[in-house]
Amino acid sequence: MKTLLAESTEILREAGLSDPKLEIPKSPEHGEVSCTSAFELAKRLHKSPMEVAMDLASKARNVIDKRKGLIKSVEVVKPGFINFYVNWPSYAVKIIEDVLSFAEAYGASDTGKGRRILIEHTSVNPNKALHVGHARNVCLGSALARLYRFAGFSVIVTNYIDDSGSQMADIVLGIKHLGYSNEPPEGIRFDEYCGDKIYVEVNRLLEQKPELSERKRLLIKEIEDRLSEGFRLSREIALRVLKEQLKTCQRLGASYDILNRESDVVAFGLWKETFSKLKQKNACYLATSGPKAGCWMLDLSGHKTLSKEGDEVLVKSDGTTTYVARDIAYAAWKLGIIERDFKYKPFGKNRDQSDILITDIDGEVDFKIRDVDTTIAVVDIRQRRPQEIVKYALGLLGAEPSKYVHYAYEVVSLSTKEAERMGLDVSDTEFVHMKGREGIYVKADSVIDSIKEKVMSETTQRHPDWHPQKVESIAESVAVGAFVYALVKGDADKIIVFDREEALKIEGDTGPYLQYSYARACRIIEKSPIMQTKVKRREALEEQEMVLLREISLFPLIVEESVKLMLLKKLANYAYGLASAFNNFYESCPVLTGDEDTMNFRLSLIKAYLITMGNCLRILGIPIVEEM
RNA sequence: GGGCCCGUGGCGCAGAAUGGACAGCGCACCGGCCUUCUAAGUCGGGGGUCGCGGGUUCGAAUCCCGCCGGGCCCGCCA
Repeated sequence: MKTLLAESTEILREAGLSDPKLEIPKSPEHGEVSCTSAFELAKRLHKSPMEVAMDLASKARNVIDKRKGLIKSVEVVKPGFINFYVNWPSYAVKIIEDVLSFAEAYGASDTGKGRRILIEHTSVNPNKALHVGHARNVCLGSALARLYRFAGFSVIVTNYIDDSGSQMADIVLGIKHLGYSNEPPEGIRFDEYCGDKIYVEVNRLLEQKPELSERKRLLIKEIEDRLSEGFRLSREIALRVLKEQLKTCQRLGASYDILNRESDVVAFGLWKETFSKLKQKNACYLATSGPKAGCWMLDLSGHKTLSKEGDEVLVKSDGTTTYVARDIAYAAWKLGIIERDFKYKPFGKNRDQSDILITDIDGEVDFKIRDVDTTIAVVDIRQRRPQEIVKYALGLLGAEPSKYVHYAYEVVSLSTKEAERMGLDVSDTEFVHMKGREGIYVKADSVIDSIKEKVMSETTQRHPDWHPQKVESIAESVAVGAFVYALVKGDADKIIVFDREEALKIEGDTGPYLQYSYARACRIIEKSPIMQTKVKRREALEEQEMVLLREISLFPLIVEESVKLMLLKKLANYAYGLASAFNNFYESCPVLTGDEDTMNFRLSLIKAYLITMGNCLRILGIPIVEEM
């Protein structure tokens, strides 16, 4: 397709149009490439669009005859479209040869060559198991990382561990003072135990017994002291929870380079340096009167909208830092505008056996992230304001604010039905927001497990001869595929209303639809005789073959657009269209029963499809299965 | 009060960056297609004032203004 666009541009240039406006027609009857420049030109030339188009087309026709490229003809249609038609037999061979030669690199580019990008995602408080909203973050973030790598960027993935907040104090309070065991009951994961039981129950107690709040307040203070028992305990809990959380994340296909603990932002002096730089630049001041007396404030007066809401507290009157303050220091570190750095210890391994490091004051490992061009923070949309403050503060520190990108996405909430299933009283609302401390949420793993169970029974029915282990392993992949696709296919700006019944669907516009089309293609290849290496030319292509080829040829453009607009849904929607094109082809174009030439052509087309879909699925994080 | 987001057939969505050729898809509903490469598929049918009202334009779901409905954010919390 890129070749075609380039060729059309050249043709029109030679025909006298300096900057042709091209588009890819929605309907194939309008050709492969279409030019709409006649409409604009008509105005300037005081002619009708049709006249202009006719004129351009006849000039273009001469050029086409001379150059004998892939484009074979031009037609002018109705109001003034100039449509280009292609020599399909040659074009088909060109597309397939292209894909086969690039293979796993088909669609990849060097757009990001030499550019470093740091992506922060997941960042779930280390006191609970991931719910479906967190899963949305993980899926978007990790897909973004893979997409950028595919586009040639050097990508570092980090996960920000907020281990210094009041939500940690709740768990410590439970274990240290309220008699909760530090071992979960048999069969319950530690992150679930903390989040589902201790966190929820402690918060219920805090509601009922106000005297506990004082205890909690003291505990928060204690945890800030790195020599205290409270600190030690909170750190131990956070680590154990984190270990469990990352199992879920890895199940979703995520991997990480570094885990940055919020408490270490202060411990390593990142805040101290950032604070003095802010003072240097006169970006903050000490409030001496009013309700914020005694606090160090970030001066927001220069910001068009934030200034309306007053300045932001960085250091509280008791000398401790706010969350935003630590986030600013962390962001300043990301962009390399402060000198201080973390040290790390090994934490564990990713699925590909690469190392995951975690910040540690006693650590000896260095991990330099210097010269990052862009940082992307995948953080839900409710944090837009604090994220904007961070960005603005970076500007005050002399950094280029556009290098700090807040990748915002809407939350996942629960359908009324789902809420009712949880025993909540819901009336006249269409959805209910999840609330961790109230126990109103649905865990990611439990959803994947439910889908898996359903897929297992489906698979067993279809393949009674399969070994249970094989069924299980494929069901896992299909379940993850269904879940991941559901979270990345939609607009990030739209709330996902979660409903378990909906989530269990594996037909229609779902992840398994993509996986299924891939598996069917694999079956044909598997049953085929050894194919020739040279792509067989085919003179009369079926409509379904052209549609599939057209989709395949679009992939590099889709990747490019997805990168530019940071839109994963673009890629996900494309994948669906691609699968659909294949299924249509599959239905109407028999491969193994045809004559040899047809079979050879179609086999290479299927290979090209597998490569394209495979690349697509890998970026999205949908597991590839060769049979299902 | 200030700022941001969403509103497309019964339900869930795509199309919106760069305005174009009859507004697509899935679910649900009705009716076909497995002695032929996996029917988790496929074909056909019914079902739409693209929230409402203006404006710009040869042309608006898409751009601009206003309104309505729903959601989020505005803490010495994180």
